[in-house]
Amino acid sequence: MKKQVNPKELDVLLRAAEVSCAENGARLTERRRQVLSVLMQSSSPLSAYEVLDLCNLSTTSAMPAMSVYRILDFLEQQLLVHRLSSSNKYVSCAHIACDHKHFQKTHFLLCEGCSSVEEVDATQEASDALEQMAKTVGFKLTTQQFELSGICTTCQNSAGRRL
Amino acid sequence: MKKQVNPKELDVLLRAAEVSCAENGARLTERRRQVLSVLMQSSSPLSAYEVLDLCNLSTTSAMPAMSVYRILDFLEQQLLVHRLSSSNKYVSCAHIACDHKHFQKTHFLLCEGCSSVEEVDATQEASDALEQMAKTVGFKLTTQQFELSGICTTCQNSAGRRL
DNA sequence: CATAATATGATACAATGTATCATCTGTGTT
DNA sequence: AACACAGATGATACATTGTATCATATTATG
Repeated sequence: MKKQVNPKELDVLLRAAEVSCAENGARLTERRRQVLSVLMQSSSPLSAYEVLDLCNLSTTSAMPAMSVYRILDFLEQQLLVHRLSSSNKYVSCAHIACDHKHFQKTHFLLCEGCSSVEEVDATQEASDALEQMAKTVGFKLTTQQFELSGICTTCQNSAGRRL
Repeated sequence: MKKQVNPKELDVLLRAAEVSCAENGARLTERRRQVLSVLMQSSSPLSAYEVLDLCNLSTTSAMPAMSVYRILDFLEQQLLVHRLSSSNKYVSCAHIACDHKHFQKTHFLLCEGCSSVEEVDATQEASDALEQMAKTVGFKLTTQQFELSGICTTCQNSAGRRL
């Protein structure tokens, strides 16, 4: 499960993101940092308006909705956040502070119990099996991202009970 | 690729849908038939408002948006249409006229070229591989429906050219 | 400093989805 | 047939989500 970050970890992540942007000739501005920070501190995916509301809790100058959409697009391009198309929500990338480069296809496992997300690389077996299946009807797969629902370990162990 | 239906085939499908509803103690009313008919005649998924607009082309009495949403929910419950969460659009089920019962997990292959959809059963290999992958992080999969993007045969053969 | 490129603010609006209550329609019952 | 009931639809208003556009501010660069 995507774990909660403490202030120190958050700082490390944000610095890494800043460096990553710089490498692409882009800037991690204050607003962008604010949006990214909100996503990094959330254990579950957030909609654009959820991000907006959270941003506006911690600031004096209200951010317009337009900015959130623009910034989410930017962060997605920078591979700092991922958009989950099945729910139309956003999560921060799990590999910002490491040197991970998304060579493999990515699977997002979405917990139906607690809404947490787990970002994992596709196994070779899964990639092959899906590709093979598509091939039987003549499709050539292009998806690099898959979204699957399930129940995470924590929620399995607390079966029935509400967290 | 989901093929175009002619009026005769459409009629067969609609009758099968009617029977299917009756078996569940539900009715395929005129409005519901209208919505289902629109989806059956489309080779690509349609949004609720696209369905609405198409319905209102072929009728005198305009249908309210609310009805479309209600009817789409109904048809989905009856397993006559499927909702694609990645695009938030709807397709009619490929197995209305046959006795197929969705025992397997379903994969929807979405063509990025022509927007057509192919509905296929999951292979055992794909199901196993995905399940296994989820297991490595403690997830128990519940998804019964997967949505993958790719390029269909037709579009591969007309590579570059626009259809 | 001047200027161009980038980023953000602000306003208005478009598109999508829902809540609620009124009305209609079919079904069975007396 | 008259009635009552449940299911289905109509209609209105509204909430939410997303975009277009232009103005302003900020930053990099010569």
